[in-house]
Amino acid sequence: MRASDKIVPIREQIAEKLRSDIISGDLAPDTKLNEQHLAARFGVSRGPIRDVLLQLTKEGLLVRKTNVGASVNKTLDPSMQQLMIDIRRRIEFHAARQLKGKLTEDDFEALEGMLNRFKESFEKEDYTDVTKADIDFHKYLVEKAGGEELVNLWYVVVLRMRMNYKRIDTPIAGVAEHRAIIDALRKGQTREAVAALRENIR
Amino acid sequence: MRASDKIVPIREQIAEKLRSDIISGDLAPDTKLNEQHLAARFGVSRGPIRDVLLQLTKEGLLVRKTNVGASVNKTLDPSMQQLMIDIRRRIEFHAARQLKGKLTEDDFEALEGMLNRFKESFEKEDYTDVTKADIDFHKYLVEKAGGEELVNLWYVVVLRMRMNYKRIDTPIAGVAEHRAIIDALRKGQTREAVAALRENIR
DNA sequence: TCATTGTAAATTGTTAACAGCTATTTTAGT
DNA sequence: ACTAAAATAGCTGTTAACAATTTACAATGA
Repeated sequence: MRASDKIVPIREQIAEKLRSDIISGDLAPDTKLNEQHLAARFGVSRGPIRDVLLQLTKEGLLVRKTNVGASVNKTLDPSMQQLMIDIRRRIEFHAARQLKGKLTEDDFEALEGMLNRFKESFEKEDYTDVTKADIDFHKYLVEKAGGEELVNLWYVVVLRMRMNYKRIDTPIAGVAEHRAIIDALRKGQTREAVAALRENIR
Repeated sequence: MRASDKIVPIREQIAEKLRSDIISGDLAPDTKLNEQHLAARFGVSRGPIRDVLLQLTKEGLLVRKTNVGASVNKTLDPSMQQLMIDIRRRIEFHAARQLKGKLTEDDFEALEGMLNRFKESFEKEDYTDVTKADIDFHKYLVEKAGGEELVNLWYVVVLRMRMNYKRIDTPIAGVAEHRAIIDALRKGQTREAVAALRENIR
């Protein structure tokens, strides 16, 4: 089975679209999400929609009140934001340490590809895709180190952090920072990789 | 509305029962959870059951494969376990710092009550309830400091950690450790509270 | 005028039937 | 006896109808 043959459940596609809308700010905090409207919009029944709303609630992007419904969560206050940054760093530092000597040439090729996508999207001023490429880059490392389990935990933290940033906030410096991360990992320099990650995660 | 009047959705009661079964080891890793059987057991249809399975999957207690079903997740390997401990400490240290000077006499009374329940359950050798009292104690602090949002993140980490322990692993030393946490918080000694928490979380 | 009660519309929660997929078993062929 | 294709049983995914709850609004009375 080729990677391109991987089928993505409808539910996951809808979740991805809604996550993107929330992170990008198209759906502002306190926006109410109506199950019927969403069902009509995506051409499915309310069942899968409810699944998605439950998932995004667990991810912290939505809040749900019984018999009332789901709405977009508020942004984090500064002290919570700092805690999220701290936790995200812990996870990615852990990943960097675990990955020492474990990355193949294929892995580095994939990382280079995502860095290129980051740079190109930035030049095209497609900041939504910049954010996605950025997240994909880090996600790749976390996935490689801790599998789906660790990604799930990490993802909650990242998404919640991202809600606090305007999309245009992703700086061009990210290219050089990601470059430094790749180079350190390639040389097996764990300390340098961790330092580069600390720079990049803020 | 009094606190005792709070109604708990069926879905949440079922989730609580299953979480307890998994943490206690009654449901071993790789045990398959059949939706129809669960629906029959709890006297509801498959709808709410699916909600619960989705939630527990997001919490990391279950793993789901599309068109196949949900089964109990494996325990964490040592390196992941250490990361979880690390993250849990970060969250609870954060809580202790935030709570300095914020706790009322009612709060301390509630904490004392949970500590008593911990001790009494231990004497009765009801280790399932010991675990619950332990979790409730810490949960109270996290909730007070960071609200439902922080509890959700924290809970994932705690539940996953707990899967790695046999229920009888909770030591009697926990009583003294919790005592130290309460005392430090009462005196507003943040450093001591953090130290006591570090002792207790392992 | 304001508060309260009653009613209707809208929305979420739940159920049961049906569709589609997976995995096991049966069957046919060598 | 062994392999592979095909039928089958069991389960999950999806749907649409129904039930229960909330919310908004209008009617009522002090």
